[in-house]
Amino acid sequence: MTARSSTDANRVIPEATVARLPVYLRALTALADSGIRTCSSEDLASAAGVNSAKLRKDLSYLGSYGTRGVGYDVDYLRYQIAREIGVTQDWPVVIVGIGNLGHALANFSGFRSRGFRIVALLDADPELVGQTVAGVQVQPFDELEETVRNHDVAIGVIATPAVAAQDVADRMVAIGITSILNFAPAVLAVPEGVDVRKVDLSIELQILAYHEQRKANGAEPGPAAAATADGGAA
Amino acid sequence: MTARSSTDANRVIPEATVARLPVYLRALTALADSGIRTCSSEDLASAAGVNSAKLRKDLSYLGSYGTRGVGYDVDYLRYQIAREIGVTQDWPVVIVGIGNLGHALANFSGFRSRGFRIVALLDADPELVGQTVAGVQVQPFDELEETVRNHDVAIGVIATPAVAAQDVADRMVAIGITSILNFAPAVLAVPEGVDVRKVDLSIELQILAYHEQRKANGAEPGPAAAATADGGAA
DNA sequence: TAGATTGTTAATCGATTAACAATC
DNA sequence: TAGATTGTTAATCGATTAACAATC
Repeated sequence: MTARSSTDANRVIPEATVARLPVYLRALTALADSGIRTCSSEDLASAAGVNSAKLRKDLSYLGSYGTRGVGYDVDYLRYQIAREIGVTQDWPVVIVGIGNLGHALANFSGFRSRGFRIVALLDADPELVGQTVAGVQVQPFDELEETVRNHDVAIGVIATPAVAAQDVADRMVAIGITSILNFAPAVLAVPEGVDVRKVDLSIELQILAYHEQRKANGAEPGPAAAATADGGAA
Repeated sequence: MTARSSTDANRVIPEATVARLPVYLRALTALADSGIRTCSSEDLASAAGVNSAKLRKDLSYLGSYGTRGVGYDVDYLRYQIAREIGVTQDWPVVIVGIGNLGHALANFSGFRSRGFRIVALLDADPELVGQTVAGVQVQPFDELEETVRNHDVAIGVIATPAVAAQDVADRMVAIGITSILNFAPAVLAVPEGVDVRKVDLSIELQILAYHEQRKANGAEPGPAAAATADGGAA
């Protein structure tokens, strides 16, 4: 790799900003659906639950898509953000582990409209294989490699019990998947270059319990002021 | 309350640390389950997927529970962290919205062992009311207030469609719930003092898509440029 | 004691925010 | 033009990390 000026393609967007872009995208979609054509940073920020300075700062990493004195064109900004995130077309996704949670994920209706397409459901349990879930037949886990190759899958979702999660991740990584969304309550070890995001019910509840306990203890006088890490609600 | 020295009860623990305590707790439980009685910060950090400096810094906010030259007693540290989080006894929880996701949450087995107890499942759909899910009868949503009062519920889980989420949150807040875990893809407005945490499938996937797209574009040299669906929007 | 490992310090890095010049 | 609102600056705040003195 040689010298790279910060051309459009190589702008570095801070991770905290990346995590908020999907929120802005959703807020813009909601605005568009209610017939709004133009919005100010204040409007959009309040729909997204952040303050407007942060929103403008975030958008400034993408480029200059607003008009001073006027605001943003909702559809135009929505397209720019979708393009930046990479959801102007669908990403093929596989889900491994079709228990209660896998079922719920497979039935999640927002996949398609938000840039994703479930191409396969897999499970190691022969009882589940062959059943149809959300219109898709559950395949044996052993067909993972073939399926990933056939559909050019880059994103895998793990919804297995904790004990199976690392094995599933290893198989995913071996076949070339480089992004994993992990719902199993386990820490995954993956090589450099593989992104793992984790969704964990117990952890979220325990974080709430911590703050709840502090409120109960009267540690925080008055309003327990502690909007959550994630941004909470302004 | 007037002057407060930073006594044990009032130590301020950074939000980033609070979010990791449950991870440490789980790692310690795993170590204990495999018969390990003592561990170093290095051991625990690697089990939790963080570096040891961060772990020690985090633990230092709780107190001084290790022994220099030796490490940490697994059971003792586990108890101290559980106490700090507030999960040495169970918190009563209600789940509103018993669709696919609510079902999966109700059946989640880790609740009890991790400090939580589902006391009620509620749904506005008369078709669902009366059905038994995970051994609990689904109640009409209108019984929310009565149920929360009877069981002293402080934590509510929202698993409804997005359109209903704000109404549910308002009702929860009105009856005194001050911690909400929101699975609906909607930004909730709540008063100061109410903590909201958000779990959002599409957002997590979109964050992965962003990084995946950058890999596909060759923005990140090194591994992982291989198997991705050619992002197209290059 | 000598070796090991914690708890803490201080430097660095990244994220947030208010304020305002640029400009429609 | 006058009013409005963006995009950017700079100050502040919080989180991470390496290094090491304290101490078992």
